[in-house]
Amino acid sequence: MKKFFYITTTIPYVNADPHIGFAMEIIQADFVARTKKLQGYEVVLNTGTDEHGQKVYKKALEAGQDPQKYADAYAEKFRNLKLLLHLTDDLRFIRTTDEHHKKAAQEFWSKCFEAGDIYLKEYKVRYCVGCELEKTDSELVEGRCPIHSDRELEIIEEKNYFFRFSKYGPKLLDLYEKNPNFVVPEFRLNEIKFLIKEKGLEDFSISRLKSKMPWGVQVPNDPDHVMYVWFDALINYISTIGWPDNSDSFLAWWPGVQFAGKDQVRQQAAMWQAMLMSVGLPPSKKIIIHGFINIAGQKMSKSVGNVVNPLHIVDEYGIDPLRYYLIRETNQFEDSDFSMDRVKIAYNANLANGLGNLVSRIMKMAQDNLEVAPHIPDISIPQKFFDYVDTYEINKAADFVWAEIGEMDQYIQTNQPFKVIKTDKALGQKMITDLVLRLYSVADMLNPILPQTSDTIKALIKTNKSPEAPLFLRKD
RNA sequence: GCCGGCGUAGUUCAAUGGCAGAACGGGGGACUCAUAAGCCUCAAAAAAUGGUCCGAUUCCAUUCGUCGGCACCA
Repeated sequence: MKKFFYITTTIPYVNADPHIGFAMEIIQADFVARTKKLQGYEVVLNTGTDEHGQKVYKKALEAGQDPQKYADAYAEKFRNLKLLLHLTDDLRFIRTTDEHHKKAAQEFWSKCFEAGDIYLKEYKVRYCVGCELEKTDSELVEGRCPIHSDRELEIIEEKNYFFRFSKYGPKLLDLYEKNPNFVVPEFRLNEIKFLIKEKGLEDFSISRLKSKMPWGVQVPNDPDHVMYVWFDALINYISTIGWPDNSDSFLAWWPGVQFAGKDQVRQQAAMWQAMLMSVGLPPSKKIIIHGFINIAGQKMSKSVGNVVNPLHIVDEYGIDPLRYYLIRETNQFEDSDFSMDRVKIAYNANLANGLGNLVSRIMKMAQDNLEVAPHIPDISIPQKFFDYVDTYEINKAADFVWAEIGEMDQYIQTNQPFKVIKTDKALGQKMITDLVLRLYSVADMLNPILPQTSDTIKALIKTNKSPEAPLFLRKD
């Protein structure tokens, strides 16, 4: 009997290069996916690109490019992350401009429409002539555009399609009530509960006039409108696994676990769930909300110019050290401060001095004192490790592995197999063999964290060789 | 402004109504299988004020600080 596990990231918008925050999201999801694989699940890890909407359209025009071409270039950058971050082979990559996605979005729309949840409504937008942009409430200061506060905003009336979100408040609360861990961590669920209970839900606009902004998925049966970008974007979570055409695939994988940033709580935990209810599909399995990465206490932003490209860390340290840092050294649920100095300190302490050195000291003893590589029995990873992953405590799962590394260092110091071997060869060999096998089990657990290193260690053990060069050279 | 969280060693975190734990970083030591690594050891902390209690870091209140949420940003 096959077991299926589906996990997805949010799909990034294609108006900037991949930054370290997204690298964290995809690598943590990759960690979970790989761990599930070790437990014998069939796995799909989904990611991709969100490509429609005003910003892409505008940027493409500015660059004098066709929007599709503009999006193509960015999509390639995100697709390349599979190799650059060493993501699992079970990765799927969806683009919201893929034909099957667009068809799925239209089918989804039609079903919502049939359910009576989509209707046309007069909609007032405020337009700043100075910016030549529509302005939302949150962008205004005292009812005026902060950049052009001397000018009055124009009010433009237009018809938009709306989704009957207001109808789903009670059903959403019921979903949360029945699944207290639906959103992890708990305080994020509380935020959304509070919002529904105290403020209520308003229907939201899900279309744009094509005459103003044509870069979107065509609304079925209305040539004048395209879908508002995130309505179509959310549907990627199910179009990627075959909905609606391939129902065998869809039924096998859905519902799945979703990773998302803290700015995504409402969209993922409420809007998307209401959309699924409208179409009669089961809700997501779980929504895991991570914090952001700050730079020296400051938010990462283009305008500040402090955006960190994860590939710089890869260039300086390698893929595995980046993965290590993002899996173990960031706070999963709160914001984490990032600096190259922190990377260096963590790298030296735990990869060079910790893991790398341990591999050298054990494998040197093995190479010099064991005639052949020990027979590797079926290794079982301690259940505790998987338990942490099941509760999405990724930091703790990694801590568990490093506790093991610390214990082995201590064991060597206390029992001194390197001395015992000189006086009692049989006993010394037994001790070293035990260490090698224990190291193999560590390598097994390292597979989801440091896939390349895990393979390297296993190869050393199987050939009974100490590493020719340090696995992780100390950085000074 | 409203709602909620948090404020513990230099840093990142933990536990607890009864002498506050870890990791990293810093000082010192003995060793040598190892990447000047590892091991042992030392120094190092409860924002402030008041209250409840035999006793509070832990509970309550206030102040200060800080972070998050308060919808069309994708």
